[in-house]
Amino acid sequence: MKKLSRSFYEGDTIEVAKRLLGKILVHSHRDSQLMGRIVEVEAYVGAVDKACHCYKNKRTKRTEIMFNPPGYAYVYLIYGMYYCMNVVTGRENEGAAILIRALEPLEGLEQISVNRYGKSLKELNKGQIKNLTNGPGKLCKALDITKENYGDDLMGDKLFILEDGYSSFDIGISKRINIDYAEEARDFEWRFFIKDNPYVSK
DNA sequence: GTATGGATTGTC
DNA sequence: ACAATCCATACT
Repeated sequence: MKKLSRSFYEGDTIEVAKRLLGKILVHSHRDSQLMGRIVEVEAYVGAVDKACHCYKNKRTKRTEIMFNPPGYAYVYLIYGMYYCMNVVTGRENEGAAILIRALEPLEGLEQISVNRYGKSLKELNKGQIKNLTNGPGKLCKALDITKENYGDDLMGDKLFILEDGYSSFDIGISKRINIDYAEEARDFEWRFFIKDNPYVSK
């Protein structure tokens, strides 16, 4: 499998968001690699998007990376407890990114289980297995993605996304989650997910 | 220097 | 339905 090139992330953010579905997120974790298929994303399209952290080109220490060329990781802490991971998209200075909201765990399940619940995979009940990576905070905990990964170049060997032949699925579309403060932007249907995949968030 | 609130989650 | 938890951001 091949790493996605920087040009993959360059296009229209809505289109890139849909094309990210089915791809494989990889985090090198000590000796092994933790991997999951991207099954749910949300697009945040930059200066004109009231839900985007870069609305009106707001440039702060936190949002700085979103003004980079595409293909970098934007990781931030939410509610004092959870990290969320985004992929910077579009053109340099556009301030657009895609939030990765859910993964289907593929490899490194044992380590993923320990990261999430502090115990071995075989000790988990069925509910816990379903909940390993079906949310933006959960998947970061599971793959050990933290502020350490802020600004990581996805062309590198630490955190990156792989192309995969997987493409035979229907794409579901909806409004984005938990952005009620964003006025008219709250109704934009910029959440995309793989229909019927059990790891899409609730 | 101080106050505020969130692109969530787990538990009640 | 609601608390947990903390740091970046936005005030004074």
